[in-house]
Amino acid sequence: MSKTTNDKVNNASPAPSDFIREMVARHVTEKKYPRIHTRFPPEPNGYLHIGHAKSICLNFGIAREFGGICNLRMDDTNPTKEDVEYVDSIVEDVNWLIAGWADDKLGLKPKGKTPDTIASNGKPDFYLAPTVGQASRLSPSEFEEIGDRRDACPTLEPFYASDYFDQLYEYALQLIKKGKAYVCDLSPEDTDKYRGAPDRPGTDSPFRNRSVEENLDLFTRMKNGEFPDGARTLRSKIDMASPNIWLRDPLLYRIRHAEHHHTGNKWCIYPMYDFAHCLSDYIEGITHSICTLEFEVHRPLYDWILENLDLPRPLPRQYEFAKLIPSYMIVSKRKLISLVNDKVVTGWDDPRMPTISGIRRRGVTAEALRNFAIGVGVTKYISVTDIAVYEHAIREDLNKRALRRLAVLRPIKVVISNYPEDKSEELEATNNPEDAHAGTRKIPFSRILYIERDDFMENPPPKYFRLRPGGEVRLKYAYILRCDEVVKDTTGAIIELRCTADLDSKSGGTTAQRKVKGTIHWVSAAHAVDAEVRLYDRLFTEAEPDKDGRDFKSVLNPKSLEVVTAKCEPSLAGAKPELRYQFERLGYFALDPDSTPGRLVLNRTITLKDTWAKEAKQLGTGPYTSGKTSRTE
RNA sequence: UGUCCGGUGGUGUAAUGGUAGCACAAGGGUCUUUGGAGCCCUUUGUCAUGGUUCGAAUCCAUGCCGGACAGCCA
Repeated sequence: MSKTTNDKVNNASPAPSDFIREMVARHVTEKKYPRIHTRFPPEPNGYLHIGHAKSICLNFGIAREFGGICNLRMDDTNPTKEDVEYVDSIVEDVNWLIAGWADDKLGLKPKGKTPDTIASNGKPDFYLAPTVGQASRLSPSEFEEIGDRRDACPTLEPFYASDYFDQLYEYALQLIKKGKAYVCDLSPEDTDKYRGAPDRPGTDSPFRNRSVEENLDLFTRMKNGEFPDGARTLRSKIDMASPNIWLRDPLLYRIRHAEHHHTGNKWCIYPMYDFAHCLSDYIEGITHSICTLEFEVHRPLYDWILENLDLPRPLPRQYEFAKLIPSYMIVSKRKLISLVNDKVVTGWDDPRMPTISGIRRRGVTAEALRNFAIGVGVTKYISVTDIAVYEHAIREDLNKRALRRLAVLRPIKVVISNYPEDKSEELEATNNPEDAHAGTRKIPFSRILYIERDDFMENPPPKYFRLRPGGEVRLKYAYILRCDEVVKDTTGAIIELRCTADLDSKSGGTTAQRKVKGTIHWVSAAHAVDAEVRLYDRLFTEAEPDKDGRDFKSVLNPKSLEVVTAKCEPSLAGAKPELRYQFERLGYFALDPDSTPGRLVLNRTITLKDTWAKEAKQLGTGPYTSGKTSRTE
């Protein structure tokens, strides 16, 4: 969150290079367009996820690298699936992700503004200019606290494809007048039959050769609401025998008597994606329309519509790349929505969700997410990205910024027999060894402590460097401790450890230099602050949850969330939502919005790398969960 | 059996006719008052077969394998 960190990522990282950027660079050299203009066009029918993060970083990244603009646009042409809740979340998530990085490239528009009509040879030509860089009034940390930035910019809003319904209707009329579109009365079932199959040509619709006048009349009446849903469609007239199915007279408009979240009840006909998207791009002056691979076969249609409208300005072109698929995650809106609806998770922003809001709540910073989304590269090869790459990006980022704190997740009581009962002292501790400017703090020490249950074993395996009967460990920032006696209850469970401290061994003491193999964390019992700590782990136990059509819910990780009451050093009582914490030897943690002044709730973003867990696994010495991970592998 | 798009270590990604590199992962070492971080080292790759060329991951051909496309979804 520091300026230096941002600068490093913004300026010191080599500019990404990929086949799309190479193309854009060529176009810049050729001066093909007055400026580079991309767009991020989600449909507001779900929350943005990590796959969208890649698309956002690509589109906004290109804008910032080539001095361009990236419009945020709601691709909202299907009223039955969309909702303002999703619009709001999309705006919030995009703003969070690009804050301090590319928010000065964000193209928005004045609220309520629709395209201007530009006279051109008697034919309609429409253009809607962006307002740029107005959303960057909040710093990333301010943004984390405030959230929805629409409130901060009351006069601006994203672009909406639905704002172009008037213009799209005009364009449809043009196509009809040119004999390139017709109203078809075929039922949905018959439309399917007439379309043929990938290896079998389709057949012409019996309504294909209606007169222009009849088409105009019927289309007007469709618009006026004279026909029920599904009764008629407007179709382009291309080629029912085309080897490309998307050129077999694809539908342009369908009838839907439904209220739209943005246009209300003004329309009962709605444009299809293929018709709306290319023309929305054109209206906004988009130069590079970047989408995922599944739209590759639609590109000839994208071009056909634009080219058959004889548009006067330079046409946008579509480029496709392979979407991001991280292992141990699912990135399908349909499947994510079902996790929410089935209450497998607590909501779209459940910290286990691969949604941007879930990732944010988990404690991952925007910078870390961007570094990952950019680092995976851009190709046309469909692949699964190892989640380890994502986790590495998170650790790399958090290691630099997290404040170190001592906290005990699963406490066991330790009594230091030779430490006076009424004594306590303040020990100095480093806030962040990676950042000298982070300073130090004081931690109270006293006779009764808590240490981690996993940091003591009665009969430890080889290479166990922690506390054992008769053995010694270093208490971080404090004394060397020896375990004298193990106190158990009637069931044999360990309830307390009686220990002796080497009272000359703390920093600066005469025996401070003594070498002890292990160092463990601790918290003074009398001074400890309780916190609810939510230990999150991967949501799935399989790298590809939906591989080969498997039910992804059959491979849910039963241990994806464990809640414990942790004992924390007192300074954690003042934990701040915009800061990140490392509980030493355990992992990275962030304050959850569920926290209240009297009740701390922290989320484990990710564990530290745990070489002991790996070692124990190799030793085959049983389930020595280090307390750092509950991962099922 | 149609059209389009792809195949580089375990994974992801560079090399754009000229020494196959980087990152993650894995393994080893070093350091350490975090078994964290850092530092050092190592293993593993051009789908196949032909062709063009002084020289091919790159160009050509054929084959093999994978993916997308038959919503009035986007």
